[in-house]
Parts: sequence; structure tokens; C-alpha cells
Amino acid sequence: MPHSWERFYAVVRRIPRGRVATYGQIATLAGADGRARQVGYAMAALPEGADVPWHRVVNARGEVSRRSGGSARSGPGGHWAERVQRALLEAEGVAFDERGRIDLERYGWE
DNA sequence: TTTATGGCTGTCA
DNA sequence: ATGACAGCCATAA
Repeated sequence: MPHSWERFYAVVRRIPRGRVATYGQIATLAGADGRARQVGYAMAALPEGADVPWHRVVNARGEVSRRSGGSARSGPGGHWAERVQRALLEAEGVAFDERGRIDLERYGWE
């Protein structure tokens, strides 16, 4: 696991329970402004069981991004991730609207 | 080395 | 509001 990703993970670990942050935000806070895509990459590579609340990271529209790969594992990079992510957030009190989107004005971090 | 490939994002139609 | 496009740049091959 590349060292550069640790910076992203460190920022994600600071996201408070019940709030969400965008990829771009993570990149900026990690001192890598404009590298949102790398953040997504790092999340997808995150091993299952890592002590990083990856589910609190969503895209700029406040929705859970679709995974492209076909991995069947239930970890961050698998198919089930979308469902798991939503379930974990709802369990923390984050509300999704009928379209599966989060109100960033309300649940956004910072 | 060079190329391809993205859990993205801002802008514009 | 949604969808297409073009930048973005670290990894992997």
C-alpha cells in the first residue's frame, strides 16, 4: 500500500460520526488539492476491516458512487459496498432522500 | 519509458 | 434538475 494513501486515510479517520465528506474535500485536507480521483482510488484499495470510516466519503453530489469493478467481496471495493455504505451511514443517523442522496448542507463535514 | 485506467469535479449545453 | 466533456494525476502493466 503506497505511502501517499496514508495521508488520505488519516483525514478520513477524522470525519466525525454521523457526517460525511467529499473526495475533493479529503484531497484538499490531505494537502493534495485536486486529486479527488486518487482518493477514490485509495478507498477502493482499502483492505476490509481497516480502521478507516470509508463509508463516510461520498462524491460531490452527496451520493454513493457506483463501483466499476466486479469484485464480489463485501469490503470497500466490492459490489456490496454501495449497500453497506448506505446502511452504515443510516445507522449513524445520516438520512438519504428517495434518490439515495445525502444533504451535504446538513451532514457535510466542516 | 509510455499508455491506459479510473468510487472525481467543475463547467457548459 | 441531468448528462456530456475535458482536465486531473498516481498506479499498474
